[in-house]
Amino acid sequence: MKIGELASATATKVETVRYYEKIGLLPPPSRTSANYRAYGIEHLARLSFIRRARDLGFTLEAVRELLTLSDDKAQSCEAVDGIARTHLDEIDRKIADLTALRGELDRVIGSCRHWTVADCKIIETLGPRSN
Amino acid sequence: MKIGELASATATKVETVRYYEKIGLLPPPSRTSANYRAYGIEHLARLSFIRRARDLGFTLEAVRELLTLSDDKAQSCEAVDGIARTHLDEIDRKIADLTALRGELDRVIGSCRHWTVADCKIIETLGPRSN
DNA sequence: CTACACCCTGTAGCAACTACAGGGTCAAGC
DNA sequence: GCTTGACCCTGTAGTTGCTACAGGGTGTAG
Repeated sequence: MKIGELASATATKVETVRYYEKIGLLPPPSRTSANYRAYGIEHLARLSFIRRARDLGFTLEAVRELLTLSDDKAQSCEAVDGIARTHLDEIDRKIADLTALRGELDRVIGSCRHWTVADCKIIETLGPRSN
Repeated sequence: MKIGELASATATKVETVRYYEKIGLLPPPSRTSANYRAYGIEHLARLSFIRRARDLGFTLEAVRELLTLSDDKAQSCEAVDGIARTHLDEIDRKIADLTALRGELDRVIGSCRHWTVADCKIIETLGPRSN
């Protein structure tokens, strides 16, 4: 498999595949005589793993840990569970933050009566506090 | 006002203040004889504006537009409203994405029975699809 | 007079890619 | 046999929004 095929099979850009190799997430494949990367199914599996973990919002560092853990089949999966739960907590925090933000922004927008900038409540809210 | 005072008055790091100046968000202040930046209240107002907009999640590019708009007091605030609403939509989209993600991750974690990595459902979910 | 806190410039680093520039390779079609 | 075009290679610089030095200068309190 050439890099373009691997990339399209995993909905990844070619540059990203090379990037994953550079940072050591994807092992360097063998090369053809023309120095093209030649991938096998094990690369496809690994890249699929990476992409799915990324889609679930894991950082590359977390993906790296998950990959290491997944290579040791006999180990308890407690650590895996831990990484996933930590990530879930982080997502919950982000959702909470964004929801609070949304509320505030909504309030700010709602206060605007669409006149001139001089009496725009949005600008006013952002401007220096009156207290 | 020296840069440290301005920074602490707006809960900003000194480096960030200098960064805002470098990218043209904050006008360069006058200097003391020792080449220290000397800020006035107009800088305090502008930096407060920037910080509050950032706290509401606006990008620096949006902040730049808002600042430009807020300088033209006679203008209709339609454009301001537009930027804010676009941003609100973006936040809504992010919340929706994160919520969907959260659901999927929760499902993945829930399926784990905490045995070994070999039969860990989390790893399995990330691994190559069986279809 | 000597610490120490503060200020200056300029550069490099973070995440996670993305986008070139400036080449080489290969298969199809004329 | 030669060109066209799609693909591949390496290496570097850009993105966002800061943050963290390195290597200096300044100002003030004890």
